[in-house]
Amino acid sequence: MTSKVYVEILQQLYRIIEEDGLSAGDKIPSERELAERLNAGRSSVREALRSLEFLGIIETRRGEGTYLKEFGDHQLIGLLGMFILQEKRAKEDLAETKWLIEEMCLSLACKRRTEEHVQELEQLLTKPLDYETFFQWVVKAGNNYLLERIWRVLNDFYQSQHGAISLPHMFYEQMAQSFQTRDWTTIRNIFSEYRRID
Amino acid sequence: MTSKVYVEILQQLYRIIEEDGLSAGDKIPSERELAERLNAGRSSVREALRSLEFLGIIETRRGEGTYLKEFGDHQLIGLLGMFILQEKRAKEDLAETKWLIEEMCLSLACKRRTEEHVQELEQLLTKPLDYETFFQWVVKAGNNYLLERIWRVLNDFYQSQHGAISLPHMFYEQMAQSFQTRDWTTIRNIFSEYRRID
DNA sequence: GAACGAGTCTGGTCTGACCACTTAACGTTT
DNA sequence: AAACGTTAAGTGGTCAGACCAGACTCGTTC
Repeated sequence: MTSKVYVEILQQLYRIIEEDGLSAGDKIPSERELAERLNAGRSSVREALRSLEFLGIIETRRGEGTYLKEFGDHQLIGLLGMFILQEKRAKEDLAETKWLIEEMCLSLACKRRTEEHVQELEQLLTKPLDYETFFQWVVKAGNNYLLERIWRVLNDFYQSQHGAISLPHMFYEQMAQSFQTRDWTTIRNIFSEYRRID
Repeated sequence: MTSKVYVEILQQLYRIIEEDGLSAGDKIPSERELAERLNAGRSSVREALRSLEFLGIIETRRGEGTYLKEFGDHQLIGLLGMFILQEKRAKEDLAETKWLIEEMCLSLACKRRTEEHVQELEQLLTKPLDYETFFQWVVKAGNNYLLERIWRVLNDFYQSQHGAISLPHMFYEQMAQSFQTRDWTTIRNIFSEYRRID
């Protein structure tokens, strides 16, 4: 037995969650039941659950049970900010990385945007638009969920440190036009241009 | 008693670490001693320690004790990746995202590689080279720590799902040559070419 | 139907007991 | 004196059982 029980339990727990098709908000088996199903002591089960609770992945309510929490909420993000981003090197690279990822998303969106996407963007332009909302459209049009999650994390960090990015409305208008014609060169130029301003 | 004991313990533990002036590598009091000093059960102490261990803040060695870990090499980014990548949609985009990030790193490395980097790569080429080792060189030459962490997560998960990528030695030779001349166009072409093969 | 209450489920905590492993001390042998 | 082996103490790893506190179920009572 080289591996620790509570690590095993974490893996088994994932299996159970998948097999039972549990998702956010659902109740997971009680500690006693888990201990029995996994042939482990209740204290070991609790050690595993505590770790998950600490990360904000589950929520325990005395007398009720243990529930899966919605991922993407503040807990993990906050922890990351607290620990990882305190590393100087990571902090220094945050802005650059965010920009590179955004350029990547723009490229994907340019290739994959549909007519519906363009229309939706037109709709957004009728009202004052902010950088974050615009890029939420971009990552959606880019149709890569993983990249969307990565961008969201970087964006949250960036905002917490530098505040929101503000660009003139013309930026979004020019972007929209270029997306309509799938003019990648122009999109890239606009992005570089306004990045310098910001 | 509204607050949970293990949360209290975490706070007390932080105080103890400060008061005793403990830093990375130092040994913290044993579980039994902590339980006594904090008037808590050993199981509660363990629940707190497990959370910290899960985050990589401490390291426990059976028979020896519990030690503070170097601040900075904890696996929060890895954990974040683990939970994001657990989602089906994210999994589907894994290969594409990994490739995009890699292309991004290649671009950075092409711009920023120094003479020392090139020499180091030459050194690597004297022996059989694998994809992962090569890209570790790339991300290092790219000089973006955050991107390095992101790539590592994606790479780990890709490998766990698809196994290691194997490319002919010529690929690395061509890459090395193009890096020497900073020929980004060729680097990109080689990358696209061999990606199709893989 | 509404209000009460016993029983049962849940998580929260503590205690005590082993086990496996490491280290240090002590003694013996060479 | 140096090398070796043995022993004892300390440490994390795990389990079982007990009790507490909150929340729910459901039958009884008003």
